[in-house]
Amino acid sequence: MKNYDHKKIEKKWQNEWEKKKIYQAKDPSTSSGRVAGKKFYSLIEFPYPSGEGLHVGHIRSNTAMDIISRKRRMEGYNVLYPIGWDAFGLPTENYAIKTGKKPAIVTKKNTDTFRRQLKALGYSFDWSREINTTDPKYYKWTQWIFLQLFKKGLAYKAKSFINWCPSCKIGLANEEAVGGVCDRCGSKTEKREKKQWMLAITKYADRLDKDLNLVDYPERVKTQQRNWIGKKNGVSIKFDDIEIFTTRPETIFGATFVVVAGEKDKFTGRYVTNPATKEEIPVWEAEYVMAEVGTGAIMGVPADDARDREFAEKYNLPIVENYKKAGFEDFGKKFTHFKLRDWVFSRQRYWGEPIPIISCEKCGLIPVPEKDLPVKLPEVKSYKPTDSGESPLASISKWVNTKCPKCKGKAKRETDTMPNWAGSSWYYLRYTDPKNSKEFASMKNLKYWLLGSSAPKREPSSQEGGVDWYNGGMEHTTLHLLYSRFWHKFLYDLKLVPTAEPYQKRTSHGMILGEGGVKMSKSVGNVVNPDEIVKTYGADTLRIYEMFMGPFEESVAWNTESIIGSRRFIEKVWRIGNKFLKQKNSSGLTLPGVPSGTHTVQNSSISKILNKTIKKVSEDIENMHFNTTISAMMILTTEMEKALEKGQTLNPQKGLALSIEDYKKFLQILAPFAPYITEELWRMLGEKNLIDLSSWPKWDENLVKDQEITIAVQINGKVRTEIIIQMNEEEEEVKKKALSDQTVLKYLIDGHPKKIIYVKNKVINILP
RNA sequence: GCCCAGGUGGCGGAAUUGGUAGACGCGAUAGACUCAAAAUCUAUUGAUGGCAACAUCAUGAGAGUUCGAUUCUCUCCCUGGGCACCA
Repeated sequence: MKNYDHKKIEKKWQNEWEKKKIYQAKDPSTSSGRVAGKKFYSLIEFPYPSGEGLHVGHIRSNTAMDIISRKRRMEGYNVLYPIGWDAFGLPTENYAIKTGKKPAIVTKKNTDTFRRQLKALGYSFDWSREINTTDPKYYKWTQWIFLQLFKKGLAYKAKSFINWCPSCKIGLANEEAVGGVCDRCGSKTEKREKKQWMLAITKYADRLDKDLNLVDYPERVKTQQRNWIGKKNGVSIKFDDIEIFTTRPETIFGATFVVVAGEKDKFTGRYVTNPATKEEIPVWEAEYVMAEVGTGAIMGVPADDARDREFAEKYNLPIVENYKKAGFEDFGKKFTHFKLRDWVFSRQRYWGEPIPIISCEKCGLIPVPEKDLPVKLPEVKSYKPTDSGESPLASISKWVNTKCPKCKGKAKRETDTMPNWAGSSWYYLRYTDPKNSKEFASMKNLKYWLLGSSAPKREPSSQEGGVDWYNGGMEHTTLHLLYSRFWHKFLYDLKLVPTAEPYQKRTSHGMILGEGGVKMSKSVGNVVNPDEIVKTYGADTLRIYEMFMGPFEESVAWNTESIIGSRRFIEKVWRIGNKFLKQKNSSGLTLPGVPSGTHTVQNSSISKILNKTIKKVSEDIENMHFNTTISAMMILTTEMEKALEKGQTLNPQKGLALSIEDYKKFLQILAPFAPYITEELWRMLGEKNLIDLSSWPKWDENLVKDQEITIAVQINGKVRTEIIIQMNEEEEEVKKKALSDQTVLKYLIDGHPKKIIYVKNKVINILP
């Protein structure tokens, strides 16, 4: 038996798919604004094209969504499964600093590698819509959206303390400097005062919190976003000129002191009046009260709050028990505190979108006119940022010095660039209309892809919709996912997008760890190169392996030794297909020549297992239970091969154990997982069209149900034997069967059990 | 400290409206084929005892509810992730 030659076959079908363009999504036509059939927009987080090439973690997410996309196509959907590059960012720039190579050239090289690797894996991306955030035609619109934010006052420059990383020489967003540590390099960050561009995401805090009710996200994602936004309902109360914030205003009669934010614990020497008790109480400063939370001041209720009590005991402040309870708003007014801060949006770096603002001494900050967009990144000699905290762009005086668009006087360009989160905040919109030069995407296409197949009828005010299914990493929950929701809502308010939320359904894959369960990293040297796996085992094997290795949403350790199991499965599928061919040749039968749908075929044991498997695969894919799906298909192949061994294949008179029709149905449900081998076998068995263009098989409910079933017989709750019964057999009959069983008789003392519990079609428990 | 997700063989993991724990895969052991190896196939593979039939124990620990608990309740331990003098 010739082994499966994955190299030859994979190349062949890659070419064929590319030639036939079968994965290109159809936009609504100009005339009707409609495309026949239902649409489906599936999305993965577009990769950052790093110099290391594709990571096995990318493959996990991409393969999962590829399986779903391929299944949807076979179910008759017009599927959009796009790909692009989130190519601005620090690693490329650092590489440029080290080697002097232009970031654009490095990016080109890296995207070429990624593209080759992704194509090798057989993903059904619509490559005609490929986008790149560093392409001026793309970032023109990133800048354009920024200008809209600026015009609405949501982008502003403010002097503020920022998280400064002394190693990267860059200001970081709060989200990137959690715990005072730089997200990128792990260095301790410093607080530096600097004028920064900020985006007023806090203006959307309440809606970002509330609208989580509109979307289908995993609970852990929603919880994490809610915690990050940190909405807290309370009351602000004036103690003379000091306004305090509390979530427990009913305890105000117990307040015996006030604490305002400070560096060290100390009495300020002043007293204020408690509006409830009318008593004079002391004002303290303390570290444990933070300026940025609430109003930066609290009332101390030592009788009710453990931390206040500790403070009171330490400084001998009075503690009253048994005080009167107040109503919620008796002494103050409702005040909602959000933990979320505005988004620090500028970076002192080269490799990012220039911020399209011109600073004029007379006119102030003036937006670059839209007709002058994009503001292109100029060529620069050195990519190194300076210690003074200025972007390398600041050194190009020819570029920096310009005319004020308003007064035509001397003016300077903004030299800070945008963070890498900018381009990714709206990229899913661009995919719907990637070549549009007049707008970031046409409303017609946005409506079609975001609202659904009946969309053209609906008004843009409709709130429902978004990308149908978006899979990505948990690490983006409080970054990209939150940022893009904010941008989307802003565009929604401008009536530029048709939905209130960007993504209808979000799922998250678990991380792939290195062997032994440690994180994969270059320094540990445990990074797996997908190219080598594809070369040795083939793309189908790698896809199957990554889907089989564990539950999709949980992290799992890589194990090269285990890949062979997935390869063996592929080989088995290949062997079975080749046995059909052999029999075809020796028997002279033409394929497909076996009468399908005959009684014998329908009732064979393989048909039963097949129909059960179709059902399981169809349902489990929707829940992303890929591991159990593959397990079921493995069992089916083992059974099919056994049936073939018995030599009953192609003789209809003898009652078919495995018909070629059944085998083809199996190929169809395997196709989304292993597109190459199934395409090849499909063609070999006489099909003229591509397997991807065939219809997803349906299961026969009658064949899924068993007539005879085996149930466990327990004595005192312990399984002692099992009996075969008819499905839904009468309880009395089952009891009779169980009580006449040899093993059961052994346990019965006098033949009269105390009690019998029968759970229909499942178990019978006898208490002797 | 708080919130979320977990803890099952040598390993990755199946199984939950409470109903045969360990599916499927890896690894391991033995055998078939082969000059040999690889590949493939077959059998065995949670632990203990037994030639065997079989029995006992076993899903982080301990208790509870139940005819019956990996699944439900309580207490505790551990791992991963998130938040944190948060008023």
